[in-house]
Order: sequence, then structure tokens, then C-alpha cells
Amino acid sequence: MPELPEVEVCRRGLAPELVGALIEGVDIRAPKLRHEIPPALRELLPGCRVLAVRRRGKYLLVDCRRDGADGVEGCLIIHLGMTGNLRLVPPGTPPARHDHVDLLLGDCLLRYSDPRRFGVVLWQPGPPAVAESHPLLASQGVEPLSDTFTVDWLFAAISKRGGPIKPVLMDSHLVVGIGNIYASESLFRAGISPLRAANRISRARYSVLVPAIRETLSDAIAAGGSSIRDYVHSDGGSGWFQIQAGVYDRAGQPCLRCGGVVRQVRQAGRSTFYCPGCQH
DNA sequence: CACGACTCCTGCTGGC
DNA sequence: TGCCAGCAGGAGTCGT
Repeated sequence: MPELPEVEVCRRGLAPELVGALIEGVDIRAPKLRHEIPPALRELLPGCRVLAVRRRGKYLLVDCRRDGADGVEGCLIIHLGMTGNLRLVPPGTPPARHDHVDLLLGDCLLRYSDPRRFGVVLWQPGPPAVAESHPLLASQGVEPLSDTFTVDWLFAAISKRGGPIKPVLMDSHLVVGIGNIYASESLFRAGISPLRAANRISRARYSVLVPAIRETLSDAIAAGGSSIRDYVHSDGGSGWFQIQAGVYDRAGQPCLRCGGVVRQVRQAGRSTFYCPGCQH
């Protein structure tokens, strides 16, 4: 389940292989994921070179340009949804059931696979700066690993939020990249109950939460970073790397910090895990 | 505006 | 052993 760290690791793994590469062909085998995959990609992408591989929230942005009279310029917007992944495989590797899109890069194939098809593959024409004006990206919130994500900012932004803190942290229009797993883990690290109303948490406690979020995400990136090469080049295996979860998916098991029992509740339709002993 | 419910989809798990 | 209900979840959209 890709959250910000997984997408960032994916980006770091792909960038060295993709930047400068010439796109020779495109194979689209699924008509739609969450949205229709633009059929025009078949004409637009061949002949383009990859200029950069960026990340905005959980979206990957692949800037492309084809020089010449018909100069094509645009950005491939990719979201991995719940179960998506991007891998580099040898050309000619037969596609499996959920391998929906291939980009032929000459000496390798960039393959997008997504069993549940919650992902996104879209195209935003124009120079790289324009990509972020795409409706899906324009409404994205603050990057939690950027300098903008400060205690003051979060404390102010959250002042109107009377609901429980955990779903608020997962609101990508506020802060991007914090999904269900890292929301639970960050709150555990900070010792804050996921049930507590966001605007009933003191500034002092946000000064603990902000670095807890940063560290949770950074640690996960570091954990994944050690296996980037294997990940990007692997053509098998299910998965995303794991962080050592303190509470996530540990309902009924002893809390690693206090020995209490980890509890599971539902918030906004999602499972939340926390330790009632450590988190208040 | 804030917030929860619903929705998309498929694969895995657990209960009988 | 097999079947099926239920769950998993990112995030847009809609209704309250």
C-alpha cells in the first residue's frame, strides 16, 4: 500500500534509469484505471525523452519532451493507488494479468501493474511547471518533508478541524502522503490518541507530532532505500518494504513500549490501531 | 466549510 | 475442502 515513502523510493529507483531515456513505444492494455488512460499517449510518447521524474504527494510526475517541428511536451501523471507498482523488466517480457501499461525504453521496459486499478495514468500537456496545475495536483496539500510543514503551520491549519486527528492527518488536501499506516504509526510515536479532536490538541503536542511524522516517513524511506535496486528491477514479489510497525496491524498484541494491548477501531471507514496505554 | 459515507477494484482471509 | 462474505485501502465525489 504505497504511501509517500514507497512512492519516493520508487521515484529514486526509477529516476537514474529513466532520465534521459528515449521512449520508443507505448503499450496500453487496459482502457481505464481510476480514470481512462489517454489513448493519445500512443502517439504522444514515442520519440519523447524523459526529462525528470518528480513526486508530488503520492503522484509520480514523469516530464517528457520530443524536440522537433511537432515538439511534444507534457507530463505523465502516475498514481499507484492501492496495489500499483512500476518495474523495469527486460523487453519482451510477457505481460501478466494486471500489467496494464508498458513504456518501451529501448534496453528495458517500464511496466505499470495494478490489480485493483485504483491507480492513475494521465497526461498533462505543457512544460513541467504546468503539470502541477492539473486538477488532481492543484488541490494537493503541503509536503510533510518540506520546510513548509512546521508546527506553526499545522497548528494553524488544524484549528478548524473538530474531528479526530487521525482522519485529518490523512486528508491529502491538507498534508499529502500520510496514508492509513503512517497516520497510525506517527500518532503512536507522538503518544497522541487517534481519537482526540484535532483542535483539542495543544501546540506543545503538535511540536512532538510534526517531527514524529517526519521521522516516521524518513525512516520508511531509509528502510526502502536500501532495497531500491532490487525493488525497481524485480519482476516478481508482491511487495512493498515494511517498516517495523509499532501498532499497525497489531491488534490484540502487546504494545512494544508499554506492554498494553494494541486496540483496533474504525475511523471514517478505515482501521486505526493504537495503544490506549501510550496514546492520550 | 467540515466531515462522513459511498464508490471504484481484485485478492486474500476467515468462518462455516 | 470449498464457498462466499467481508475486509483491505487512496482519494474523488456527493450528501448532510
